[in-house]
Amino acid sequence: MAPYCYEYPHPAVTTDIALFTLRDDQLSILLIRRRADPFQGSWALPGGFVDPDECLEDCALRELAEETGITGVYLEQLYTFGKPGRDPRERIISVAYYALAPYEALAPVAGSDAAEVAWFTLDALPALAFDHADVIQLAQQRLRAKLDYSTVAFGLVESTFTLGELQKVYEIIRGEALDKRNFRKHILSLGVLAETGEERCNGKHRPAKLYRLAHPGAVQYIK
Amino acid sequence: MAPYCYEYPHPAVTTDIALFTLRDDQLSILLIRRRADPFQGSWALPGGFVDPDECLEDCALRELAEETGITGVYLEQLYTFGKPGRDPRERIISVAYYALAPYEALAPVAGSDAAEVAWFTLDALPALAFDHADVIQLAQQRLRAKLDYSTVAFGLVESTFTLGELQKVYEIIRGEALDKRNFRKHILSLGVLAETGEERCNGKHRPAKLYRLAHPGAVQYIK
DNA sequence: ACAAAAGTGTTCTCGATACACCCATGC
DNA sequence: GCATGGGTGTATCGAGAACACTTTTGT
Repeated sequence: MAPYCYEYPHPAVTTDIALFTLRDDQLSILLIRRRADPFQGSWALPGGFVDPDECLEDCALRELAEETGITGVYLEQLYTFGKPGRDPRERIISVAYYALAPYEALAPVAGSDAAEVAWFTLDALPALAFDHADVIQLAQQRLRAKLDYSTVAFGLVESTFTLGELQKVYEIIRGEALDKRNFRKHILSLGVLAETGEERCNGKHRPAKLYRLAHPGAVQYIK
Repeated sequence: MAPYCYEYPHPAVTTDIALFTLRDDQLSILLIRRRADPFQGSWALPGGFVDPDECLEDCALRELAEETGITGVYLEQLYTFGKPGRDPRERIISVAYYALAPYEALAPVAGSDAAEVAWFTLDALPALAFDHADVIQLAQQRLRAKLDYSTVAFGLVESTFTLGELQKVYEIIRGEALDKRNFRKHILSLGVLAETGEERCNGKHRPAKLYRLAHPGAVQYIK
């Protein structure tokens, strides 16, 4: 019944994922309601135990898929939380990741360990299991900081997007309105965007040019 | 003989520490020569297994002290490495830290698992055990990046220092000479320094004013 | 006296900011 | 025709970069 034995005590290792998206002009995070103890019935970040032959990032992606059905997000390691006592069962060290995806691409469904899955805005979080409130706070700080010197923001828009949509991302994460002309001048001067040649009409107004990343793939450092 | 048993496989968790200092106008890192297998006789970062009731940061400080005799460094979590197979014995997940200290404060002595302790400059590293070369490279990148937007650099000078010494730190990590007047203007404009009122004479030339951090303690974000 | 680092201001350039109007579409 | 977001240029300000000489000490 307990066949995995070691000469020295081993902690358990999990990954937890803070998946952010923009929904209704608000930065939101995906939480699951725990089906099992500890913290049964509490809201928590998706996550779970690392398999023996799986790297940490794969574990994060797998747990996110298993518990919420979501795949194809941008994922980045955030911090490792390992204070003794953060889990009442045993010593658990959690490698936290944060993830980004455009809301339209997501259709979360509760799976396996999750009794329920839901989006929460960051100013209206429920009581959270474990130290997940700390994880979310750190993730939000990191996201805000990286806006200024990387292309993380593009993780929150679809693969083609208008400058208006992109500006919205910056405004919401920074929590302040930006000047449209200055924003466009700045973002275009980075040289990471390319026009697709297409347009998109988002409402009863003039259609907007669509852009894409000139070199899609990894998040780049800018400036 | 193997009394620690679990229902599911548990990886081992270690911390590894990349301790940087400035020595001879070169950025150097402290390595130990491994006394035991695996990689017996190879150079490696100091580090070791997390104790059951110890937080990760305490583990890093303890391992550094046990293996090198060094205490009192600035320490910051870097990244967690967890690819299966990175240790030939068993699955080991390593939480890597980087540390900074002024060279004068350090007198490393080989202890416990270390057959030898030595400083290496970053452009003349020996073959390294495990994936420690990756850890060092990442640590160096992080250090360079944080120079620009934080007060990490102060971790490499003593608690009182001259502007010339501080400039040296920036120059060596950035790998380029800086203009003295611009550097002083910039660093003083940050408002994080205070004059001690004392002077220090480092050679056959005019003595330099000594400064200290106005609010010592945590590394601050600047700019 | 001379070698060596400390200390000190001004000019220029470029990126960041502030700011207002016409355009294309849906209703 | 009117409401809505898309799209555009110019003037100002401030931070960063370039640049050279005097001061103080040890030998």
